Amino acid sequence: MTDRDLTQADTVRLAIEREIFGGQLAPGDALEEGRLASRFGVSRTPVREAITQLAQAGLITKRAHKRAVVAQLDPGTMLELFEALAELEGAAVFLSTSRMSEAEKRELKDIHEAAAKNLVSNGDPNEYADLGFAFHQQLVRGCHNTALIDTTEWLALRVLPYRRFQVVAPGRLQRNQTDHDAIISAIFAGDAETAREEIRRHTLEQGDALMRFIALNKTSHADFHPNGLIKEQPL
Amino acid sequence: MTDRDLTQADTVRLAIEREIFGGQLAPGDALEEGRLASRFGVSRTPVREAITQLAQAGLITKRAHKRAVVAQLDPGTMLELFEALAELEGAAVFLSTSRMSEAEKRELKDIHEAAAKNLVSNGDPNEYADLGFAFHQQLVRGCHNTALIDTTEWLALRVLPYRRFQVVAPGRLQRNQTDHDAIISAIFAGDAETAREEIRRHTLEQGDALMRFIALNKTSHADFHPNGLIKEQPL
DNA sequence: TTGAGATAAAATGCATACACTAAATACATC
DNA sequence: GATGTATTTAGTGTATGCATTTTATCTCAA
Repeated sequence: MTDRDLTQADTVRLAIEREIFGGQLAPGDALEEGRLASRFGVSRTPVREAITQLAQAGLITKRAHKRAVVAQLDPGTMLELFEALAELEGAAVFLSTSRMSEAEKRELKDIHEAAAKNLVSNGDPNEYADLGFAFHQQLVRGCHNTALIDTTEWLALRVLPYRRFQVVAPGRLQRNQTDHDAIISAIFAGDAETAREEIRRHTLEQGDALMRFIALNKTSHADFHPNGLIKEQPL
Repeated sequence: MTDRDLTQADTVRLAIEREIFGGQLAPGDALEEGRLASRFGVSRTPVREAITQLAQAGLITKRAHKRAVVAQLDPGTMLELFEALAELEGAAVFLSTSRMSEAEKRELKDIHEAAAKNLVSNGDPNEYADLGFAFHQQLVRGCHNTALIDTTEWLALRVLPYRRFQVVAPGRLQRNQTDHDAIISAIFAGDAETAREEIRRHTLEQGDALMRFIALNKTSHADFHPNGLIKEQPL
């Protein structure tokens, strides 16, 4: 099989996912089965299957006889998500502290230092954002518990469509870097409890900033969509 | 609408879920679309949709062109699941300690005392199991964070099909009750950190016991299925 | 008997057709 | 002109049919 047994439903699902994460599909946008079907050159059946999967994953919402829409998070829900994410990352990091291999720790440090270099040289903000994402990922995956990793990353995915609306609050990036610094220190010192607390607070603050920004910057949903709004994505 | 807008796919999904949790469908059992369709008196389409949803929820596994089977957890995965669950419950309880209302705390205590009464009077083990489940649920829901609650209960669901294989190890129930005691004490004392540690250890031990039992008692999967094996379900 | 290969049976993935629901539009009434 | 009610239109939910893949059965040689 050349296409690695990817079913058409899978293909469609992946495509929609990409569009959601890429911003072509913004929270609140409607997904109409017929249009998607013709756009992807398949029938409605695999499209429906893809939608079902995405709905189950929480990326879109669907109610009987009503069309699916890209999941839209009100500030309260978003706050809850970030709080839960903070707890999960905290739990993962707690375990990671004692479980990461030396190689993994070194990799983590490398990512962190690359981010620092980017920061002082005023480099590409997108690259910094990617490094931030990699940092969190490396941190979580260090716990070596697939169930916990998957659960955490699954939650992180749900807020991903909103990361593109992140603000460039003054000093935010510097603060971000300082937080990461503290986390790394705790991990290298083997202080699991401190590491947990640091990342917990760190992720909570991120959510707070993002939520506040969104709550402020959208009077109507129209103002919320445009891709032009993208500034950067510090994580 | 008399049926509350339950689509047929929903009905089928709920039915299959019930059968999985009830034990009529054991881990490893195959789900054949055609049979299910005729059993429920619908076409294969809604059955497929139900299967897709259940697969996404992790309750069944599905690969392209191969039939769906009720999710089967090897000991390693099960251990990971319980470890993750322990962390999540820990995180939830950490928050619950400061967030539960007086009414919620009282309700928690009531459940706990009902369980104690059942225990000393050698009551119905199934009732004790239900009370144990309710205890954990009350504990987790006390954190008032929907995202965290849903995530935790979603993980708990994945091991639920295995709870029926729980052993009656000597002293296990008594130990269970003692653990719950410690958790309640910590919560009423407002000691979030201790509460977290107590439930973490408690859930980990549960998983350990269950995993060890399963690893020991199945030489082949055939020995693993039969419903006659059910002893009780202390949680 | 056992195993490999070929053949037949069954089951899945997808497309199409149609019934029914929800919304949008047109229309009538106040 | 606004408001409430038909009528039309668009869209979802489900059944059915067919092509492709998987799985089971059969055959034959070692």
